[in-house]
Amino acid sequence: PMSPPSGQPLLYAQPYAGLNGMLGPPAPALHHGLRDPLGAEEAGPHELAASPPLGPPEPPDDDAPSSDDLEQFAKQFKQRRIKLGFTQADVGLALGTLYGNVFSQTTICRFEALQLSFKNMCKLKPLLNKWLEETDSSTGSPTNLDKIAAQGRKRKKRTSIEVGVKGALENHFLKCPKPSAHEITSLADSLQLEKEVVRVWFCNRRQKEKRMTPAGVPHP
Amino acid sequence: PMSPPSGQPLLYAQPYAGLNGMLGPPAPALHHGLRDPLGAEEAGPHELAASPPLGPPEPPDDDAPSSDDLEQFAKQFKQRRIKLGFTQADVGLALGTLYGNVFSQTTICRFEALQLSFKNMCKLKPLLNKWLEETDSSTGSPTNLDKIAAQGRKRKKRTSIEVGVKGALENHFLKCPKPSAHEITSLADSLQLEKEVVRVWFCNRRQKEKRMTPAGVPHP
DNA sequence: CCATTCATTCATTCATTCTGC
DNA sequence: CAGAATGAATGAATGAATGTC
Repeated sequence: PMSPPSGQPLLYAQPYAGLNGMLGPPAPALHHGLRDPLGAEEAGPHELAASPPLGPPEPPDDDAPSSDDLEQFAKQFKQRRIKLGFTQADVGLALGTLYGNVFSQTTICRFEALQLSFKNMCKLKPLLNKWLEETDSSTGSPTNLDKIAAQGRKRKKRTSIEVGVKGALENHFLKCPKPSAHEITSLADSLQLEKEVVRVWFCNRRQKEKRMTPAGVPHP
Repeated sequence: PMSPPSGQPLLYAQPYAGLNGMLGPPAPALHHGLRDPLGAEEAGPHELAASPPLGPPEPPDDDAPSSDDLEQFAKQFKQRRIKLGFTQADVGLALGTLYGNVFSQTTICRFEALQLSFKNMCKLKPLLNKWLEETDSSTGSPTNLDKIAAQGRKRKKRTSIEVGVKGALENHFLKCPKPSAHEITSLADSLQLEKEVVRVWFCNRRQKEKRMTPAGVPHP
């Protein structure tokens, strides 16, 4: 049922295949796909804390999956995906043609590893579930994607942080996960890094802490 | 070339945002003539809070757009913006060079999400519409903008309110959205917050209630 | 190919600047 | 100050580029 692939084919550049080539005028960057639909029913109160384990007897709503539900689903999803012979990247693309929301390999990977916020997991689950059903019911429909290259905006050169420096940052984080601008500046200074890089590092580090599978903690 | 007419004396501080160099002009060299069908209008009529005073069945959406008009426009605007390869921030800036009114990423975001007052939406719509037309008709010729120097006024350090405290505030709001100065004081006292912070919080909370897409209400 | 890290864009929250009681 | 229009700062969602088997 439901087949609205008519949506605009969100396109992305995929540097993978042929390396050279790729000439042509720089096209618009086109970043985020439109995340709009937002099925959102959000009946529940507020997001439950970022504590996956120790979930007290939460009302086992259907709409709002529990951490366990999610974990289970993720695991199952991965198994079936592999069995069906799809890569994470495939799935991400397929979601695009199916529902108009493309996702990167990264995101699918994170989903399977529970490395997303609880809320984020809940949002993605239905989509992936749908794909799963649709895919293994219909006998191998070759989703064809017109991949159009698009890439334009300049992106800051990815800076690589030394292990030692990384350790230092990590240390600071443990003491103070939310340094002030001033602290950042001085830290950046002492570590020989751009202030911006340090700022972003802390942002990312904080996010990491909020995922369903937090910091260094292995799978429970 | 184009200098900001800058109607308002308004010169406040724009403390170096840190964005790396001017973002490259998106060079919309893309072809695209056909409007993407995607007709399928899924779901339906949202019940927006306020309906504009409306009489005629189908008003020419120029002077007095209806809530539906706005909603539709916002949606379409977002799609086309993305297709053209612009970010919300780009658009905000472009409005400045084009018509002398710069807007922040925040505002564009709010517009697309209908998170502005009805009146405010009506005001911005024509501007955005104009930008849209101008932009995808004129091939290329990316707007070049002049960096406006900023000067720094002291801005209060953004205080971060704990989730628990936030909940408390929210509770009070439900009981009494418009507390007296005295109530504010005592509340602030009991929550260990500056009185000013509490006052502002209530102001913002009230505004939130007045947007086209009100409070915590999800969208069907 | 899958996993992680640095980086960007979008969304929301606390603040500010008027206007005019 | 209340209200409205707006924004800087911050949080959340996502990805390109890398690292690793």
